[in-house]
Amino acid sequence: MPQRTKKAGAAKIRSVAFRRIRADHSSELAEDYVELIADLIDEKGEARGSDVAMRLGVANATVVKTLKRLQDAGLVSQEPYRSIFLTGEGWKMAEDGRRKHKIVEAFLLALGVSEETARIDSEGIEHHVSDETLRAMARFLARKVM
Amino acid sequence: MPQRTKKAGAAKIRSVAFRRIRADHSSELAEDYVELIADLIDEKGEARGSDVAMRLGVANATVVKTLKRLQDAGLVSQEPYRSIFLTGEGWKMAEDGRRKHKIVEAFLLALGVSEETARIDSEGIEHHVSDETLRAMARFLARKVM
DNA sequence: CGGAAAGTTTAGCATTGGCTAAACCTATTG
DNA sequence: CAATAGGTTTAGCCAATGCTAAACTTTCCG
Ligand SMILES: [Mn+2]
Ligand SMILES: [Mn+2]
Ligand SMILES: [Mn+2]
Ligand SMILES: [Mn+2]
Repeated sequence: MPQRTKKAGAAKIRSVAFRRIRADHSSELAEDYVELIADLIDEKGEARGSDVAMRLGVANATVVKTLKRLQDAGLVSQEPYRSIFLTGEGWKMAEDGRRKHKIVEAFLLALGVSEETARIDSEGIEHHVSDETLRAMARFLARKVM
Repeated sequence: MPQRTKKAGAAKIRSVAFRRIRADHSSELAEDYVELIADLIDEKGEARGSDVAMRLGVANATVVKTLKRLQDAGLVSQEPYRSIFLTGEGWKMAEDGRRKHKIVEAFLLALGVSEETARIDSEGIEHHVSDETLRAMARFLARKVM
């Protein structure tokens, strides 16, 4: 049954994109948390759970629960009632995220959208941009400058 | 305490982006389902749950459960053991999704990424692109053609 | 320094979106 | 036309991410 095999093969190839998206989603929240924590530490000297909750627009309790998962994942460390720290791995993820985020946001601005839209859209798009697309965006920015 | 009020206000403004992302995520799955169902109907004349499962790369049981939610949301209709139909609202969402998806994919190609990357990245990016950004992408494409 | 106010965590609940295994229909075929 | 093979649904589990209300610490002030 070559017909059937060919069809199943094509469907499997298509499913690659959706599998990637599901993987992206499972790392997305962690990326936003560590980036936000890094920003708070740089801006204010420390990151408190309630600041994170405020900026994300979620309840305090949600942040507490998520931080526990991130702690298990080795990205952050925290004592109860104390502020949040990033591990080495956490800092690395935050830096990578910031770099990517900046490129995507600058790219959208260069494309001609408003600052507000660039800020909002880049917050979601950043997590679904492959290295190849990121390079293409950086190339576009470089060309634009000339 | 004007200081404190100002800070809270700034944080709330920032939270807009994250709220938008959470909203995008909750509609994302529905958009992909109806678009996929529309494609299957156009390609093969009917959409079966198992085809949807195959293309998404998830188990059959997951599709059954999700279709129930989409039915409650008024997007699809289905009898047990029969193929899937889109409601009027479902077709509208599918058409809107296809239009948006095509623009994003064509845009990535025009930016210079490979076909495979354009296909994969656009599947995720499409759900986080505002109307304003979509218009900017369309403008870029139009300019590129000249 | 002892309480009260403010800030933080815990408890408990709901929804979404995955999975496997078992039960259930449909359709083919002998 | 009856048995069975194959496709579909149900049952029941799990993890992630959100919420509110209650309990618990810390901080600050009189
Ligand atoms: Mn980011
Ligand atoms: Mn983000
Ligand atoms: Mn799409
Ligand atoms: Mn998609």
